[in-house]
Amino acid sequence: MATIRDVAKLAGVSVATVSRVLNQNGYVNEETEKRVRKAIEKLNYKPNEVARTLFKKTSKTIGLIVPDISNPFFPELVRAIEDVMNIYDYTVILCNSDEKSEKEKQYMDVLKQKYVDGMILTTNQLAIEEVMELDIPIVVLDRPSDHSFPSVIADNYHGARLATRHLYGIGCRKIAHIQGPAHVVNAMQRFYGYRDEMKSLGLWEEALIIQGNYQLRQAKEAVLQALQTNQVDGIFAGNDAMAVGALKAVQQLGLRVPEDVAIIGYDGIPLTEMTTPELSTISQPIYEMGAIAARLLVKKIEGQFIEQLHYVLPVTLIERESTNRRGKS
Amino acid sequence: MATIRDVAKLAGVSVATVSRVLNQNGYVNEETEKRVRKAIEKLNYKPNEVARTLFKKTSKTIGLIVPDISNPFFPELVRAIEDVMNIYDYTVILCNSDEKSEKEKQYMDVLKQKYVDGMILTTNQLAIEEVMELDIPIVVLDRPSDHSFPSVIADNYHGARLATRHLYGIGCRKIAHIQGPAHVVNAMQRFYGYRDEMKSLGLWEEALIIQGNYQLRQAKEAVLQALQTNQVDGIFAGNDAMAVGALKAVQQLGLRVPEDVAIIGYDGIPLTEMTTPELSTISQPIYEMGAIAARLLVKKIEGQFIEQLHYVLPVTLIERESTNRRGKS
DNA sequence: ATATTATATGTAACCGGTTACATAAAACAG
DNA sequence: CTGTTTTATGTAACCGGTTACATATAATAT
Repeated sequence: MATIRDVAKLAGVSVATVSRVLNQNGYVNEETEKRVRKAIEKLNYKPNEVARTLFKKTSKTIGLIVPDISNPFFPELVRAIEDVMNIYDYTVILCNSDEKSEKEKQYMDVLKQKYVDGMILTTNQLAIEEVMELDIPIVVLDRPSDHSFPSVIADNYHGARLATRHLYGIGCRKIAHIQGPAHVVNAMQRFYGYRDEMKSLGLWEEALIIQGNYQLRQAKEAVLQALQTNQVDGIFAGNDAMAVGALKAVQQLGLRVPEDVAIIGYDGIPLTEMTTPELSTISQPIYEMGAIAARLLVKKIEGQFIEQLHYVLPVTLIERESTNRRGKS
Repeated sequence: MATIRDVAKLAGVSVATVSRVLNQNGYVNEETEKRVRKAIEKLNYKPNEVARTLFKKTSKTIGLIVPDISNPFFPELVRAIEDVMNIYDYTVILCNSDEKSEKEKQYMDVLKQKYVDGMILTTNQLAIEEVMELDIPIVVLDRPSDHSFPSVIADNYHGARLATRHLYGIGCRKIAHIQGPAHVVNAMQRFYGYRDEMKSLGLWEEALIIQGNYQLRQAKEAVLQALQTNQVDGIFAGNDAMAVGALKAVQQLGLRVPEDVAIIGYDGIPLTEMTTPELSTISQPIYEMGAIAARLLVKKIEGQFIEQLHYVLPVTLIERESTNRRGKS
């Protein structure tokens, strides 16, 4: 690999001049620049980013910590982030934390040591003090903003009310909710939205809460169980995977969806279109969330002014067959 | 951020001694080491990885180029790679190429400039000469090994024969194949497997080939089209997404799956369990493929001997409802 | 004609580590 | 008791860029 000194020698100039040509700053004579460029070409010279990073303390790299990329909510989010960062010439280091704070801490330390210019965190275990003392630009994604970091999240509470109200609107009166893990803030928000809507409809009943863990299989079992003892005509699942689980359970019991039991999920991941019947869901603007978070981070890194620190994006109800009781639409 | 010189000063030794403590090499007196460690602790010193990289020319980082992380085949693969690399203390830079060679080339150049220790490539547009001249450890994943790089792939040809034979085994005689894009080598291998099996069964007919592009929607349309003109009692889809498309098409036409038309997919991604009926599929050992590729890369990077250069992993038939004609199993 | 400013280029320190080499004391051998 | 080896530590060059500063010539102003 050629270095800047090789280029300088071949062009008959000093390294400073080559550097000036590369960075297009300072004074360089036109003729000289041509010679330098020719030398660069000839040697197929590419500046060493590491040396640059060491001196400039900026690596054009960011860290992205997600719980688990194989959870179908995240690929699109990650894709959005990578797309935007790529436009601004940043590369993305991907880390899976499994929601474990030690793993997260470890990753954050390593990322800091590698001089990443910033991080996007998608996590529940956020230890704010630890993150603060990293003293690195941070954006928090898909998590609430009870802190001073810029954040992007969808409106979980409102989405849950929307879903519940929709089931009510199609005639459901015994609406169960499959709740996500209690340690996941978003899952709790969705639960609160469901609870408040149910209360305001006068339909609230503790017994209608089904405990889920965001996984299909467990949700299916829990729903099978719940349907033994409870009369239910609508199910609002805390995420799409659990909605599929509910669907399978209901079908297994020989009940019809949506006639006997209507089902709505949450997230709007692609698989909701793949089931039969297709699942209604509350769709989060996943790509947009990622893209906004990435742009926020770039602004933070480059020291630009940030007009809006916290984004709460609207969600939309997607009506599909699993809640369509008026026949084919 | 504290530097090694701060530590040296506080401990009253030279930077060389601190470095020796950090890297556990050379001679260091026990007492001295204690003092140094205390100073490190006190200053919360973390060595600067970038400086280290510059000198040692190894960054403990690898590049991973995939076509598109939001394609459901890749998240699990990426997860496996990240898991294994994490064990060996490497971080992973994720790049989406969209199968475009310019984008790939760009990424590879940037990665090289950032001194990544190696790359895992998952791509069809592989320009071998360009990759060769990077002169960096490479592992090729999910792509055939018509080259000198270590590679990991599943047995597409055999899997396709297996799928076809399975449909035959449950009584299908008019077996259609939804083919993936012609420029995707794996899709062609699957097609060849289908063709050869059909020929050896004496069932081969050009007309049974349906052109797909790996997407659900297009496959659905193509199948709707095909079923107008052709008698078909079995469909082997080139991937799982297209199998879902086929399922939707068949159901829309009022035909029963598997009784009228049996369907089998390819890949074994999670969504095959989420449809109704659940889809039979040829399952690739996705996680294992990623893990093996990662371990191969580590060996290559660390200059260890590689016993086996090319891995062709076996696939397995997963029988589910979409090809089960003997009733509930 | 001289002072001032713009243009052009080079030298060397610096970023924060690693390590070859030099030096010296301690331990051991003959 | 001297020579060799082992242990312990420091100095400074090096990795490959960037940039502050010095220097010099050309252009412009006074």
